[in-house]
Amino acid sequence: MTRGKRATINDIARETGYSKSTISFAFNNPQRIGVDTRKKILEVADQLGYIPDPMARNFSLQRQRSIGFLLPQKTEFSIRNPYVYEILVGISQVCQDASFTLTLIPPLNESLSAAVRNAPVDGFIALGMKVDMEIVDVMQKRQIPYVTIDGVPSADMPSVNIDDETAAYSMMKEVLGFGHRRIAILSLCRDAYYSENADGVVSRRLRGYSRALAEVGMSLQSEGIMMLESECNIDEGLKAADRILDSGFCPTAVVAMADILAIACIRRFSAKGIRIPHDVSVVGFDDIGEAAYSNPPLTTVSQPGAEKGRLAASALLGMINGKEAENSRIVSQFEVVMRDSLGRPESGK
Amino acid sequence: MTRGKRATINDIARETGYSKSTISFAFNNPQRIGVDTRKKILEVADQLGYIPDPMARNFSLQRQRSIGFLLPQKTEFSIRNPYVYEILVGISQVCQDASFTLTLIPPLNESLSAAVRNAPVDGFIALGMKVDMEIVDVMQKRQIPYVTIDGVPSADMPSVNIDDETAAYSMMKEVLGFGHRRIAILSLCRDAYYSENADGVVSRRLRGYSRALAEVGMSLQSEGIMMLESECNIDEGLKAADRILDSGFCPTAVVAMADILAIACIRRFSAKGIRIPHDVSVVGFDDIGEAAYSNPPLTTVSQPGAEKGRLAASALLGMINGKEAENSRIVSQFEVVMRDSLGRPESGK
DNA sequence: CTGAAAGCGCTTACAG
DNA sequence: CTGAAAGCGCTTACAG
Repeated sequence: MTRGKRATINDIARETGYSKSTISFAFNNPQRIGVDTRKKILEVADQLGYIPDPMARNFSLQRQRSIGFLLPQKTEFSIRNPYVYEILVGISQVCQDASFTLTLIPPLNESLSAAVRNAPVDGFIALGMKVDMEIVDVMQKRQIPYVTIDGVPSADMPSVNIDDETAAYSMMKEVLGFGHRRIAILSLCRDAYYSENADGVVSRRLRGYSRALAEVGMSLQSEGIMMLESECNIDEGLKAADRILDSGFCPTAVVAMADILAIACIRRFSAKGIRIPHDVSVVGFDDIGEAAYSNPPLTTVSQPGAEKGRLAASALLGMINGKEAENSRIVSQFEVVMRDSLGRPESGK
Repeated sequence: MTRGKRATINDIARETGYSKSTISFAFNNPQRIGVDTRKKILEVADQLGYIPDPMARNFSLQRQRSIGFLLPQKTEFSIRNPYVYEILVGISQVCQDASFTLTLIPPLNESLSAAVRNAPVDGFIALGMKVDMEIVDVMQKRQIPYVTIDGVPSADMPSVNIDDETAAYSMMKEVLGFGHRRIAILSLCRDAYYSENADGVVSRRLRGYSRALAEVGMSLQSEGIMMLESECNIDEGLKAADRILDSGFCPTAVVAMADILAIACIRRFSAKGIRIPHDVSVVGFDDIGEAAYSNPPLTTVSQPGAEKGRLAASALLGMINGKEAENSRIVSQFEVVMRDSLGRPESGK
């Protein structure tokens, strides 16, 4: 319609005869000016279709009221992962309560660091280990607060984590307790979670597995163990399942680091007539919504994605509001959830 | 670390002896200045930890490189709906390719229109009918482009839709074709999709159902029809299923306007020992990912959420880049997908 | 209660 | 190749 220029505060000032200050107060500080003044200003503003420009306002106020969620992969892959999605839900809840907006930031032309340079937000939440030195450097230069989920905590970088090592240890212990000794470990692609410091989620979980294996005289290098990695999405999970099948390794149990990978295995195995857990057990990690409804229901480690999102977002908002980074290690609780996809290996097999 | 003030372009200018213009060019227009000049500038910038402030830059450039996705409900409910989620994926793909960021905008303190006033974005994509006159008014005042998905298209407001009426007609026709004559129609809550103009998605689908019923001499008011509404999430779906069960109406088929509602019915019914489709058939709408994996697999109408998101985002980006709103009616194709949750009613029943 | 002025940190014609 | 200056549209001490 009104294809002219937008009305600005100057137009309203000129039109009403009041100063810009007064116009501004009419919108942001009504009690500072006369009732009639305000009324007249709002009238004219309405006539001219004036709305204070949010960009100008934010710039002047030196804030955006938006927090950026750095996605580890292209958006589609990231949010198709139900665990990431849970985190997103948690973050969004906190944002909403704080009247903050949530900006999804995928790697821009493959570079997350370019995205971090340019994103107009007040703070970042990063997922996983993609937070390499370059990105941290950019965030520091911008002097913008940030929090990591599933990252490696450090003084500058608060992180929300579960105790991954113990969680992995507990899960593996269950698996071994059921008598399994030929186990395929389906790990996460280093791509998404790799850390130079070598202490990312993957490493920590591997340590946990290792510890449990040691208790029965095995190690990650034992012949009874097959190790493989996969990107964290259904399609790659199906391929990984094929890789297991084709390897001839014939594990009695598959221990996956993500439910979607575990579920992909279950689907693929079932399609081939392999019965779960009769022929092979499968356990996951995360306890995504589908885990309880897969067939059979998935035994897994439950970690509270939404809660982790909420914790990270709250910590970040605190920092944005000037509170010093509280403790840099924020810990959520995990829980091993026994369902039906883990059973005893067939003795006769 | 460097807890001082951030370095600004002025600091670099002072430090290097060059003007702000030159500093700016060093970052945005390298070829306009001397190689050595640039080198020196970048050096100093690096020393001082200077990064051009994105907010200031965007403000000056009068753009944000972000598009806003207006969520119909609180973020958590919205994105927990797999259909919305598909749309989100589609939008995000286009954003990513265009190096745009995606801002999730839930109703701010219950008011979407306040959110629309304040969101620092270059354009909006709105989902469903929440786009009432007030919101449209705000967007027009801001002179910011917008596109609707599942909305009511108009000259000012391009909309991406499937032909909901025909889709609903086709689905109902199948149901009737199987011989069903006692049917519960599980409709969407007007809350999320209601339009003053009374021509939102719900109305259009009801017209379609109505047309199919007329062909067998029935109408939405027939005794064979039970109508009920539900908010579009799993929990409400379970409650709706209970309402059907408790009503004593005993339909032979449930026709739901969303897969999550249909799936909730299936779950609840199954839990009560009701066999599907043997005792009651259930059909959905949307064809979300889980539809194919529910037990039994869900007969539904497939509509391409991701594609709709992509179409909307592309149209919006076009408008942001100054192209006139192309045609305001963008149509996606639907498809009735026959799986196993629809069968013949038990004749003896 | 109201206004003049400085400031937020960039970009970009325009002139040299 | 470089700089002075205007501009993007607000907010907010400060003074009256």
